[in-house]
Amino acid sequence: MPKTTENPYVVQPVMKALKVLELVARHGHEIALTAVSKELRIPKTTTFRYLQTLSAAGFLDHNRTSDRYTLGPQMRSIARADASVSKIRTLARPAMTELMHEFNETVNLAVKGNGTIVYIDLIEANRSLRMQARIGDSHPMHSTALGKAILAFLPEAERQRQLDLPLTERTGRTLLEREEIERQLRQVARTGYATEMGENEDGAMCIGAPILDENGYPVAALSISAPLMRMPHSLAAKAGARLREIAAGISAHLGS
Amino acid sequence: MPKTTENPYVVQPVMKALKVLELVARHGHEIALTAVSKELRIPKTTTFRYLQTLSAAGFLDHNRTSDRYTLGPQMRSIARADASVSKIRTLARPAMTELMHEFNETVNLAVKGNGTIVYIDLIEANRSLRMQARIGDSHPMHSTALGKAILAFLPEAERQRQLDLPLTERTGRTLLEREEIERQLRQVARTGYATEMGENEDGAMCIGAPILDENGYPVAALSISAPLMRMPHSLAAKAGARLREIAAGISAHLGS
DNA sequence: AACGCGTGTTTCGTGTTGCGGAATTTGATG
DNA sequence: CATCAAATTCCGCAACACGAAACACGCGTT
Repeated sequence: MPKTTENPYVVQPVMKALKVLELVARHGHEIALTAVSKELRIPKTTTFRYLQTLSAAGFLDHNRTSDRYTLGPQMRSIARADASVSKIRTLARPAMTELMHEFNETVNLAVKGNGTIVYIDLIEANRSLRMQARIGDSHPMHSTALGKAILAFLPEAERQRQLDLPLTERTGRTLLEREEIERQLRQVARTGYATEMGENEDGAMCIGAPILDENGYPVAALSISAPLMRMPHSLAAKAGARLREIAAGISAHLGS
Repeated sequence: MPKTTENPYVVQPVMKALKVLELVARHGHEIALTAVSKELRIPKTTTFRYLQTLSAAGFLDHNRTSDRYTLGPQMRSIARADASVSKIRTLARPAMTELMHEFNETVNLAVKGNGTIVYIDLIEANRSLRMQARIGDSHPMHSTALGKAILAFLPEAERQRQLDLPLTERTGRTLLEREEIERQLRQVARTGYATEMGENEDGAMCIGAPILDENGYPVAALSISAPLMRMPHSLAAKAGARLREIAAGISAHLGS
């Protein structure tokens, strides 16, 4: 068998299944088992199993009436999510650098995950004591300025669903009462930015504003975070206004 | 093991590798081996192998300096191709039906593959004797009106590369001489549509016009095909003009 | 209806090869 | 240089993926 040039760690079933996935995807139209099998020179039985597996995982779609396979929803959903994230990231980058220089504090970018926010970019101020978050981290929505900014602009039904979930207590200051949270969210909706004071991490605060897609849906949020002692109220208000402005600019560019 | 409810045909290595792919893709940012392993409760060694395999296949990208994994080019390329194809298909559908009724002949839609054209949609006239093509079929560029329409609008360098490849002879009439082909392509570029007479299949002819993306690149082509005897010159000229017009309309919509 | 062809599906015995614990290397960090 | 966590490599075992062949099914054909 021609296994000469290869990385010894590739597991063949996976590799071959990926070839099947690629073939089906690139075919641009429904394709049948036998065609795949012939094209890739993989025995029918094996091809059958791969197609079943890929379909079960949602990467392919099995049309039962024509017994043919197409690209599945999983693939499209991943691609869409990725495109959206990378678009937001590239769009936000320059503004984030600018913000960081303006306030000399760490600037964070996060997208809405499922019940959480996920950091997708962050620019640290060199004078930061230690970083609060790392790219890729998930934090709860209700305990972060990023999350509160998103929550405040979510459609009513979805916001209620979020708040129905158990709320984890990150610090002694984390808001846990429904009443209080909703009161704050109404204020966030009015002012256009959210504030969080030691609710997510002791000694740290954060100010965030939402980034909205073309339909006004909050897909992401931008924030500035700093040690509590370094951010007096007056400065916080100024930062909030600036964040709101810049986030709005990014939102506007998202529809292009 | 919870293998109760499941399809007996799913092959686990593939399934688990797909879970890894999904996790990495949805993470929205570089992620390390250990994190994936912990999250999915798959032993490090195994996870490592999957990540290697997925990277080797181009579905993931392995950043060697940070030893982290991201979504790879393969994934993006497939998604892009799929989005483009389905956009063209939905955009073209209504016009194709209209054309079919207008001329009462089969209407074809194909995208540019690698050295070939691939049929992605087709609407048959009920009086058609037999169909020439099936969705998903690949045909050579130089022997079809669809291919010639695309070739004529390709950037010079890419067209030359195409024509340097060996040209297969589909019928006795298939054009094989470089000179003659290039002469025809110049004419296609002038008139805006291509004609083919029994060069791809005996007794059948075809008229095609290119669909251009926002950069003027020919990503697809639209055609009408008919038995040679049923399409006199005068009608062919009329069909060509109509195709050019309709294809131009679709091209215009592609940039939206 | 009976046939044959080309599909997709199922079965089953074999031995390949994927698995994962543990050992080793690498590379950041102080 | 020491330390630690993370990524690689090693290796023996048996799980389980493989694929030939048998089966089932839906067609078009005579």
